[in-house]
Amino acid sequence: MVETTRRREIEDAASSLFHERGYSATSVRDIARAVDIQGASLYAHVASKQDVLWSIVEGTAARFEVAADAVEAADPGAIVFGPGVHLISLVRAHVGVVTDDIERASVFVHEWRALDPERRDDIARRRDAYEDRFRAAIVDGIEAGAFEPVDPALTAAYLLTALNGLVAWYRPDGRLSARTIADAFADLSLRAVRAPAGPG
Amino acid sequence: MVETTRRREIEDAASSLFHERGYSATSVRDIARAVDIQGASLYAHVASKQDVLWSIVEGTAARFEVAADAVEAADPGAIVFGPGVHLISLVRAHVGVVTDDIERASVFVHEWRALDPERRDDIARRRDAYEDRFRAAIVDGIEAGAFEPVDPALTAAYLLTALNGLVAWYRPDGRLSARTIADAFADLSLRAVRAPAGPG
DNA sequence: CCTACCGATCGGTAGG
DNA sequence: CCTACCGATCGGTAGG
Repeated sequence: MVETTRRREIEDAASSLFHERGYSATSVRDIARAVDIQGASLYAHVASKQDVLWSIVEGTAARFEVAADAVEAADPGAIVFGPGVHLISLVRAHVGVVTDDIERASVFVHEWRALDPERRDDIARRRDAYEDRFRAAIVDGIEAGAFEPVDPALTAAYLLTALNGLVAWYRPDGRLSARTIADAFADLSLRAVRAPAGPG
Repeated sequence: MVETTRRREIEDAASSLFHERGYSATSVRDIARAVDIQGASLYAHVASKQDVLWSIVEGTAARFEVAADAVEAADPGAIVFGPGVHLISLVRAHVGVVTDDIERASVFVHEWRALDPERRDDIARRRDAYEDRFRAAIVDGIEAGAFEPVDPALTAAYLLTALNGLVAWYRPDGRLSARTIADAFADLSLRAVRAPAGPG
């Protein structure tokens, strides 16, 4: 299906432009130019500029959810190795989704506010549900005595924005590999909440 | 000077709108409407829309710098109480500037990319110099054996974006006071880098 | 601070 | 996927 390829190209170009200048500052003609067609011709492939943004944001939201689902499916780890492992797995999964496609991740993080009200609400709810997985991991850790008695909501927000900050500086060909960053972010995040080892 | 008051009103209104919808999605007419004048009348007070953005971003950059300067002026603390105290002071100063005026802080964090090239470069340099204070505090801590041997650049980026994430959810009348948040962020940030206490 | 107005550009449609 | 075109809105200026 040729349509699918073209559509993909358009979303790639749009992701790149939205990442660089933002949704509002990117015109339909800018996107068209990037895929070498006339501005009006874009509408043979997409319903609207909003439609393109939605595809990018929704697809990325789904990727975050799938990655976190996979962590939860490997849940036994949390029981055998403790809540710290669960939080670390969530952190690694999140970093993986971001480094896997920073442009789309960046658009997801920064441009979801440009969505029209209903879609925006949909994403807001899903972000909250996603953040809730982090809150739950933190609560589990506290109850197990493995974590400091931090405020779960504040701490989840702190950690998630630290992870999301990656979209501002990660480059696939940069000094630090995705793996190195995932390791470092996991260490920083776990230490931020972990209680000192008790006696014995 | 009446001009100064009106100018202030315009910048307040613009900060609020840029914070909510972003610079590109805010029109000159939107700003004018918020201060109850005609769109074109705005130009009796400001040179351009860019000019308003620049005032907000530059003023906020200066507030961050002044706050960090004050921390450095109280430098003896770092010598007497150790590098951990210095990092904590930087974190507290940063959180203070953000909570003091989230709208402007939010515009600083998110909209500096909308600046024209020269001004954008100016802010990029100043952000880097500011981040360098965090990197230096981390390096000092590592050298003193008080911190884990983390990557200073990656860690400074991690911590600063965690702090900046505050602009997305802080509300002056919210559940958590600025003081509570500063305490919690200082604890999380210090634990993220601190080495476990050695024997003795 | 207003009215009147400018050229440029916006997202999108019609009709092929 | 193109040409031709739409009404709306953009940032900004002129002249008072």
